[in-house]
Parts: sequence; structure tokens; C-alpha cells
Amino acid sequence: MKGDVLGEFEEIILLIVGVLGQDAYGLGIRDELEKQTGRSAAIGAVHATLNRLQEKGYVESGMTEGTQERGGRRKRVFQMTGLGKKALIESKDVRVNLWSQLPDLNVGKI
Amino acid sequence: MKGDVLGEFEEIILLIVGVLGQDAYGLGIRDELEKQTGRSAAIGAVHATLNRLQEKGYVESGMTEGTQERGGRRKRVFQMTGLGKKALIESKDVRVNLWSQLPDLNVGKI
DNA sequence: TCTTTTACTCTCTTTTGTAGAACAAATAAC
DNA sequence: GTTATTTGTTCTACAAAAGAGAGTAAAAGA
Repeated sequence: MKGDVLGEFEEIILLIVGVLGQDAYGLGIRDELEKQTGRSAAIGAVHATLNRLQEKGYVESGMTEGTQERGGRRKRVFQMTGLGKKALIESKDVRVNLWSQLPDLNVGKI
Repeated sequence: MKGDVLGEFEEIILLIVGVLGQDAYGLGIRDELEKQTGRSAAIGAVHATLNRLQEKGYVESGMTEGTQERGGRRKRVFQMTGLGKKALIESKDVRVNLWSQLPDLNVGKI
């Protein structure tokens, strides 16, 4: 790809990072992905995608302190950057524009 | 990929096939892609994607008769199938749902 | 028939998508 | 206090999609 284009899975993961806000970390993202889209993914797939998003500058990450729950390890939490948000908006604009030219898709019922 | 998921570029190309209607063929799709999204693509990339979409059952194709214009060769024209439309709608629903949870993206101004 | 224009097909490389094993750290259980 | 269990991330591979461009083909004009 040209470098700035968001892949399909990258876009979904980036959206979920945004939706989760504070608690966007690997396993949580995978669970939310399944909950929101009904689509399951191996944990490795999620982390690989997060790493790629970070390389592109669309997310940032940092480690949290461990919690008190069973097995509560430190988490690597992710956060969307301005660049990431911009990429999402661009992607969205292109789609909305195309959908509006295809009445069959029922755009407008959003 | 799992097989039924539309890749990012595949989705755009499929949308453009829908938008173009009768005149959806390789070079025309490439031109419309550039016009609608500002994104250029090599002709080989477009055809490779159309072939994949056809293998997945999202488009069908057939050859036209040649026209009278200079160099007017026969074209391979594409048409979206019901399955293709269904895939687009599913993809759209997932995105619209996620966007609605991210107020920052200004969903609603569609 | 030679050139130009319009098109598609074929081949190759890079980037994304996907899976899962390996590893690490914290708590629970005995 | 050692061992098992739970919660996490990293590492390694491979398949599929994205992308580029050379090659080929057919029609029309000169």
C-alpha cells in the first residue's frame, strides 16, 4: 500500500481503540472486537495490527501498573493519535460519499 | 483472510462498480477511483482486485461488443451481485455502528 | 500495413491479515 | 514457599490482499 491507507482490519482495530478509550489493550480489544462485530481474531493478529498502527503513528502506547485482580499483569494500553483520527475521518468520508451514490444501500437510515 | 471479509481496496472497487452501473470496466473503474477518492492505482491492481471479487462471487462479468470510437475494443464489464451488495451492507453496518460510538468523528452530518 | 488508442492479462514484490506457540508476571491454592 | 492458574504480551510464520508495470491484443486512422 501507499503507506497512509488504512487496511480493513487496521481500521476496525483503530475504531475499537477509540471506542474503548482508557482501557484499550490487546485482550480487551480482542474481546470488544468479538462483541461489536461478531468476528473473532487470534490475539497475535490483534497485537501485530496494533504494532503496525503504532509504526504508522495512528496510535501511541504505554504500560499501566498491575491491578489487584487474579493474574492482573501490567497492560500495554493504546490511544488514538490525531493522525489516526484524521485517517479514520478520511476513510469515512470516502465511504459515505460512495454510499450516497448507491441508494440501494439505504444510506440515510443511520 | 477468512475468505468472506472484504479487503479495504476490494470494498472501494466494489462500491465503484455499483456507482458506475452499466459502464463498470477496468480502465473506467480506475478513472472513477481517481475522480472519487483522489487515489490513483495501477491498472493491474484494479484488474487483480476485480478478479478476486469475482472469485468471491461479489461481481459478475461479461464482454461487450466493440464501439465505434478510436481503439474501441471490447470491454469486460462488471456488475455487482446480490452477494456483493450484502457484503457491502454488512461492512457498512459494522462501521456505522462503531462510528456512532465515537462522537469525535461527527457521525450524523451525513 | 504501420501507428495510435483502448483494453485486458500475466508476473512479481510488498504490505496486511491471521494464527498460535512461547514467554512473563501476578495471584491463588495447597 | 512451591506449583498451578490466570492475565497478558512478544515472537515467528505463513496466507491473502494491495500494488506496480511489462506484455499482449484488437480496433481505427493515416
